[in-house]
Amino acid sequence: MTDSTPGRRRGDDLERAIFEATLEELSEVGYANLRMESVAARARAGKASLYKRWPSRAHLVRAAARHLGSATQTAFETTGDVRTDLARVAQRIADFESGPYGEAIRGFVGELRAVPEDEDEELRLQIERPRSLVVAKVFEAGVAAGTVRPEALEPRVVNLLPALMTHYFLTRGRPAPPEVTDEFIDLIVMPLISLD
Amino acid sequence: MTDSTPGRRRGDDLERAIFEATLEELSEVGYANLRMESVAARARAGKASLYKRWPSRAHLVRAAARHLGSATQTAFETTGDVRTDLARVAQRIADFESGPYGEAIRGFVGELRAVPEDEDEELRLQIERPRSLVVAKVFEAGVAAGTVRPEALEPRVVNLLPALMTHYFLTRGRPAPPEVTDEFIDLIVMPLISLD
DNA sequence: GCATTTAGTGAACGTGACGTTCACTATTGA
DNA sequence: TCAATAGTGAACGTCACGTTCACTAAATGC
Repeated sequence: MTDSTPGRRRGDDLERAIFEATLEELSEVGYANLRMESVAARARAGKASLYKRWPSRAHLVRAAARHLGSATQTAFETTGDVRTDLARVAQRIADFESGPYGEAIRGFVGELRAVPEDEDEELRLQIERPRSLVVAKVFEAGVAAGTVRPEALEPRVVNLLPALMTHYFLTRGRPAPPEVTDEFIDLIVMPLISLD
Repeated sequence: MTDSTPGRRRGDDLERAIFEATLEELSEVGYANLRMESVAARARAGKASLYKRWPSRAHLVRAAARHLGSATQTAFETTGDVRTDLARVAQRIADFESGPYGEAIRGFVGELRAVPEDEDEELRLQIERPRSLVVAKVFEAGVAAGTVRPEALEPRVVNLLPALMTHYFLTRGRPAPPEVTDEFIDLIVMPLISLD
């Protein structure tokens, strides 16, 4: 019955509360200024409960990002027009990046070292895979309709638009605005994948 | 007379020593673990001398990166073959990224917020411009030789290979290896820019 | 329904880096 | 030669880290 003032949460309940607090803090202060103490306070939890679960801020944020990722799987239906679909995909990526997920990615990138941990790779894939699947779906529809070259299904090509969006976000501090997105699509992706 | 044990350096001499210490620290421990105290100690300088010049680690690292950037302007001569030249450009970018410059970029990205400071934009341009110039040179030669479409000179297209290299570096923790670079070139850039 | 085990709380602690300050000293150049 | 300038090094208060511990609430077993 989802009590609004639970006496003392444990296990998954508590974990969820900590994740939510983490994501809110990420949105508000960003990764660089995220404090374990603030997260604990916000979740009305003890710091010890955080450190019992995750050894560091980086681990906590990765876990929170994974939590958010798995909780946010929305379906994507193609319209039949590749150009239109790509713009929608790009918009979806931009929306993600402007929330806590974007800050989580930024933090994750900032702490990556030459030898990434397995957990890093796992989170990277978790971010990349859904995006690739959606773009692949769009390209496949285009190939079937005879407007897209089959070579567009190469993973590097499928990842091209997401990579450009992410690169812009990381190096500019905010998601690519629509004008920029349009250039990615019209000057790069469409010319590359279109038949003729 | 460049004494090897200078009694007490001041001004630009000291500043250079601090930059070098900063870049060495960046290479060794990365941005996330860079300590102002370590930089000061390495440069045999007082912490106060650092804080007198730059208000924070982020500013110091940006300044050090700018220093390195302006000190590293090597000429690039085209070979006449676009594919070959692009591979050389990519290799050059990878080399840069595996040194202190790469760590500086990573730190810079990690601390970017929604409203970047002017200094951020300045450094971004400093990194981007030389790369773009080199790629543009290659493309211009190709256009002149009739092997490259004139549309390749669009800034977004010129920046494509550098962006893909940087994106890989940021999200994987190390510069793109040659196999990956080859895919960027052969699956994306060359098909996009080639005249038939 | 009571006792036991498990898990979370909250305060306290030592540590390390932050960014600042200050008395002192070396360098500069008037 | 001396005053002005600039750097040093130690000390300081502060903050967040990550850990510990006595205490208490919830879950589990009998």
